[in-house]
Amino acid sequence: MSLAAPPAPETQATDAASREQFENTLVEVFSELADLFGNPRSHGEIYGILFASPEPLTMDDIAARLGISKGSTSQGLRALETLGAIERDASTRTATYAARLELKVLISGFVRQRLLPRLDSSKTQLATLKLLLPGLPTEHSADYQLRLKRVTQWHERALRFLPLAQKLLDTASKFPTSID
Amino acid sequence: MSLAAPPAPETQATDAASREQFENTLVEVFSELADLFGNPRSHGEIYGILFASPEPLTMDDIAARLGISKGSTSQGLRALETLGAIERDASTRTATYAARLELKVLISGFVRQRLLPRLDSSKTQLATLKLLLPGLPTEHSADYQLRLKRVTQWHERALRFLPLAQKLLDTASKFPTSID
DNA sequence: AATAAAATTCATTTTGAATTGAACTCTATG
DNA sequence: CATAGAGTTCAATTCAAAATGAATTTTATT
Repeated sequence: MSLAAPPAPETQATDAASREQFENTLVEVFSELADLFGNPRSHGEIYGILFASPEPLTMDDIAARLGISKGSTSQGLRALETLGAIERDASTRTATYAARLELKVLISGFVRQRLLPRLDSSKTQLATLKLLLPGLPTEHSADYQLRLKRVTQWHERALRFLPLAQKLLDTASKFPTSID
Repeated sequence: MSLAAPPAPETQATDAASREQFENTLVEVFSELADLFGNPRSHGEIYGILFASPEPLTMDDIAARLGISKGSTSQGLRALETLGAIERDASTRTATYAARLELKVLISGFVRQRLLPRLDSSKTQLATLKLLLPGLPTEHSADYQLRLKRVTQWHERALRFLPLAQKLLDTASKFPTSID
């Protein structure tokens, strides 16, 4: 509508729009990934915006860009840092954060922080079940044994599977590319 | 307090208490497992009570035992059936349900119903990202390329990993036991 | 076909997890 | 050591997902 020339060169406008869509899409992708494994979407969003950004970002950058509160951002960043998914650079007055791009760290973080503790508490629960076996109704005794055996097998298989899975999902190092 | 003899023999009381604790523990185990992967706890509970039960149960049995509504039970049973985790026997007037004890079915259900659809939609999103690359700020163009490449690698690796994981977690058939 | 029990549906309610934001603590620098 | 900005905390709030339960549909039996 205005007759005045646009304040910025054409290419800059295109760049900004593209960058925003690039960011939006990655925010969405990681938000959904977080949700898929029962993590808060905001954590995925924070990781996504960092993954999309060539430059490290400050906490305020992230909060502003995602439209979430400082409190949430602080908590999300800490969770992601504990997980090993991001890196904090505290050398400057205001800390900056960058995503670690390796799939490996997300997986091993999830395994260490969520899977292993659960598998540990299951171990105790399964021990309880074993003690109960003799007291269970005798007419189904063989069946109860079978059920306990099956759930115990699951448990063992999961424990054996984890290290292998982590290795399988981290084959990048074995097939380096020109960019790596 | 009462002088009257207990209405049931000692062994029966023990049996009932043990059975209840056996059920409670399995309900808890599967409730936590469901929660771990972002499923409603009640679905885990329903699977748990069925897993613990030598006899198939009716919808009302399950609702009463877990203290949840008929509506929730109906929906939970349908979700579990769709997942392939339980089997409905509709040959009688009142349908009964039994847990499938094989880990395999839970995993392949999860993969089919949750993972694959997400991976599919990511595919589209990644295609979008690729189109955006040329429009992104040129000073970081190499870095954007790297980031897109990394997330694409994750995607590919996840797709390649899934069939293998399902096989690895289903080694039961290869090591049959006397009970199998 | 009538009826009664079983099962499902879905608008409403509940619940619990995530988020907010104001108060607080920490830390670096003059 | 004072202070100003950065970062954290946590009680209160919000919100989305799950659960409820009454109304409805489906199914089996006479």
